[in-house]
Amino acid sequence: MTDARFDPSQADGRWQRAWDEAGAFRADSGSTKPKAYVLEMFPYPSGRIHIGHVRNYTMGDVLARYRKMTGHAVLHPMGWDAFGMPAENAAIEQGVHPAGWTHHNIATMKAQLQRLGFALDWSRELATCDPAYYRHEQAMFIDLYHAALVYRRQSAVNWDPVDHTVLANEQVIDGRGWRSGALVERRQLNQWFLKITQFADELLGGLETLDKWPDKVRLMQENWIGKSQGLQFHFTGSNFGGEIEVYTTRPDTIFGTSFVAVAADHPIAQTAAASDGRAAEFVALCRSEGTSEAVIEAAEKLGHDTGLRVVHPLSGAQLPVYIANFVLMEYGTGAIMAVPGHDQRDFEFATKYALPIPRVIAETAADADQPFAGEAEAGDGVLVNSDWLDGLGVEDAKRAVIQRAQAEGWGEGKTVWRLRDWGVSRQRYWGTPIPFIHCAACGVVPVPKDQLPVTLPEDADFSVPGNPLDRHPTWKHVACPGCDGPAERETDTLDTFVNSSWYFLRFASQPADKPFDRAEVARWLPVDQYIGGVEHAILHLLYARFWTRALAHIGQLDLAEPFASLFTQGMVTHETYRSTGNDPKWLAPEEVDLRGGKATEKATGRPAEIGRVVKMSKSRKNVVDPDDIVARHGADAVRWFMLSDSPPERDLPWSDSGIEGCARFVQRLWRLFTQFAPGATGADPGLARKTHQAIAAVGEDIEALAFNKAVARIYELASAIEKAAPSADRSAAIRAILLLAAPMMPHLAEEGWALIGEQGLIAEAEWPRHDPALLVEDEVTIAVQVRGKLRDTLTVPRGIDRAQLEALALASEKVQRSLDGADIRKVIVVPDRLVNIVA
RNA sequence: GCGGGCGUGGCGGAAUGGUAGACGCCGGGGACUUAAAAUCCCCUGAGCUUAGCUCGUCCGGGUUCGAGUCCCGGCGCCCGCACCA
Repeated sequence: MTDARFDPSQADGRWQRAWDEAGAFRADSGSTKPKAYVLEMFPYPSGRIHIGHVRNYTMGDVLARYRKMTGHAVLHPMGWDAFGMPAENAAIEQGVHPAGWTHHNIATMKAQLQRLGFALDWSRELATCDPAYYRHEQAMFIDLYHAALVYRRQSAVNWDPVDHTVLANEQVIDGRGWRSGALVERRQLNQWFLKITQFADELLGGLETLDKWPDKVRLMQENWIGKSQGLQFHFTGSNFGGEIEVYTTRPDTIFGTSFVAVAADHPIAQTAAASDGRAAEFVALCRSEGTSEAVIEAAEKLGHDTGLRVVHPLSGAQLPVYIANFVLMEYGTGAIMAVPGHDQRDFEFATKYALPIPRVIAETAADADQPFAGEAEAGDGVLVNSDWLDGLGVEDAKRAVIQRAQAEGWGEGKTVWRLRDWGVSRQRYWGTPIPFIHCAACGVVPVPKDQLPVTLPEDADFSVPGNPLDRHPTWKHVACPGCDGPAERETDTLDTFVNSSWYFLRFASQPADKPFDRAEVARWLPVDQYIGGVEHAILHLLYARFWTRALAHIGQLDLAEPFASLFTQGMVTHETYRSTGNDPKWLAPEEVDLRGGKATEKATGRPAEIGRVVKMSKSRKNVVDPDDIVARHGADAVRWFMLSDSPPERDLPWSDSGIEGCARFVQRLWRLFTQFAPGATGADPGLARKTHQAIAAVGEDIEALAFNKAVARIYELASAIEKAAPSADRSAAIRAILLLAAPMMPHLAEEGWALIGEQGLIAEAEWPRHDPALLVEDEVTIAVQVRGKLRDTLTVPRGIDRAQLEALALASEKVQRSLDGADIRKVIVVPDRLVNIVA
């Protein structure tokens, strides 16, 4: 007799060692098999693996293992997005060095991943904070500089005037610095930029080739890039010398302009502020909103009348010039023609400051004097109150205005992108040093390639806020590579998104002298399946696409798109619990007793409130640690839970009862395996049919990443096998279910594979084949409806003809009762599906 | 504010425009057991005058023989917004 129970506490580690010793998941570059590059977004080493990581990596793992079983050479690597703010915060708060903190976390998290039995090629592991990694990033950055894809300019940052430090948007809470509490200011700094806008058209066009990306992500990227056709033109000052250049996507509404508005950072606003105290106050107010677009655009519309007046280029009207807090300096020209009747923001602003709201678009010409119903009308219509444009449609009017502006020389049609160049400067320590040197004589000079990497000094001081590189006593003082005179290193480091913009290339090969081997990139790239959270739908994915195209542009790569197929998975959520009483506090799951459908606080015995199911976060204490649950239930139960129930693109609520159910199923399968009878004889055609249907369906479901459906299929097959009497088909079914479950529950499957006497690892076994002839049922159930409502069902042979089906349906007693003698007007027959009798 | 998504039993969800609720969890009943655990079997959308009927996929309209699915208009929740990763 064999063991009655499967014991993951000894089996998991044993099989993990067996895979390791066999090198089962080493990617083989020399293989002639078709390649499959499966990649999950690499984690930031924040401390411990989060259950959300487990979900992400389990999905990728199932696909990687499935691809291996279906005869692919698989590349499934893992690494660490190891630069970032949390390490620096730990240094400030706990007095540890960011490097030590990060490496400690990596060791912890790697061990956690290994306990989950992921089929990863650890020989290709990388960490972006390793100079062996970032030296190549520095070299590529210099190459992009030489290709004029890198430049410096002034750009706004959040400035904390008390701590004298730059803050991330995340560190600005209600307009104040998170540590100092001081009101944040928007301040201009000279910063490094990557010229992503040069590729705007390509990045937009490339989306059309990404047919295996979710439509929603392509749409989000398209909107982010934001190509628009419009008119750029200038207003001439009437009480001041000069012009104000504006851009509009709605030149058709030009006669509806009732004022001109400029951003607080616009030169006009600066000039006004210099001579007018009230204007200066207003500009300061705008700047206190920080740099976050979400905050700026959601704020109440406010403005300040500069007293400046401009002339409308067509009507000749005098228009006031306002400084407005909702105009963005970064988009267009930083100044707008405001048409309150047909733009909601302008409408709110005009209402507040009692400015005219002319109508220039109406449903018909007769509606020219129709009042507005409390909001702007952005829809289609015909031009009214617009002089020579009256009667034209919107698109015709746009063309007409652009044509006239060009003819008269006061403006021109222009394509404008919402996409802005990528600011990569960070005034922080824990990042890739930007490899440039500032020399008073030679200007900005790249560090010679043979002096790379520019490494971070280890003796950094984190005891005061600000950039430790900038105030380091010696690090930044170097000789100029050009003139050998005294010079200073750039002290900004690169945005961590730069690190993650090429790691997928480095996984394909890791030469010491260059970022990647071109032949290996050609062998493995593009990534066949990329999996990660939707939160990366825009920035990371767009930056990685850009970096790839930029490298292709300078001739280092022959690849247009890095990720052929993308999947964005949902989060793992959990119920929240709060104590009751005067001072309610969040309670961790283990502090709450959930028996009897009610929550009780263990410590006090008082009832606890069960809150909403939300994303796991430390602040709400609704986190579960993967290690605890792996220790309790084994890796396979946890993996199975991650795949069950919720569709992978949606959120998955964690529950203790759910994981217990998964652990029960692990044992249920194990009991099935113990019933494998190699010598069993006799056929069971019904079970054979179900087995082959399951083989086909599970394969399709895994390929579609519909893991929850694959899981349901395996449950169904397990039930069918349990109910069946011993036979050759039953033993074949047990062998099949072992293989079907292998990508999802690999430890259990290996143990079962050995148990039924198979040789070798199931991880290296072949995926079962299905017999197409067995997929089709020979009997079908027909729904019989009367007036679209189900009245009866019929079981008939497949392929029965329409007339016969109709006769059978009409013969039904239930149908006759429902018809109650009514005249039949029409009968709809869908062969092998349904009959609908319309009376 | 702008952009994107989602909404089906007590819960997670399934369903090429064609039998709504597969599969799992919770709950209820039973078997086995001295007992418990484990396991197995059955029931489980709501209501009603319960052989059956009516209602039911966020709300309101529409298209269709037929709508969870398609169209229009709402409501609610979630994600992103360029220095969180």
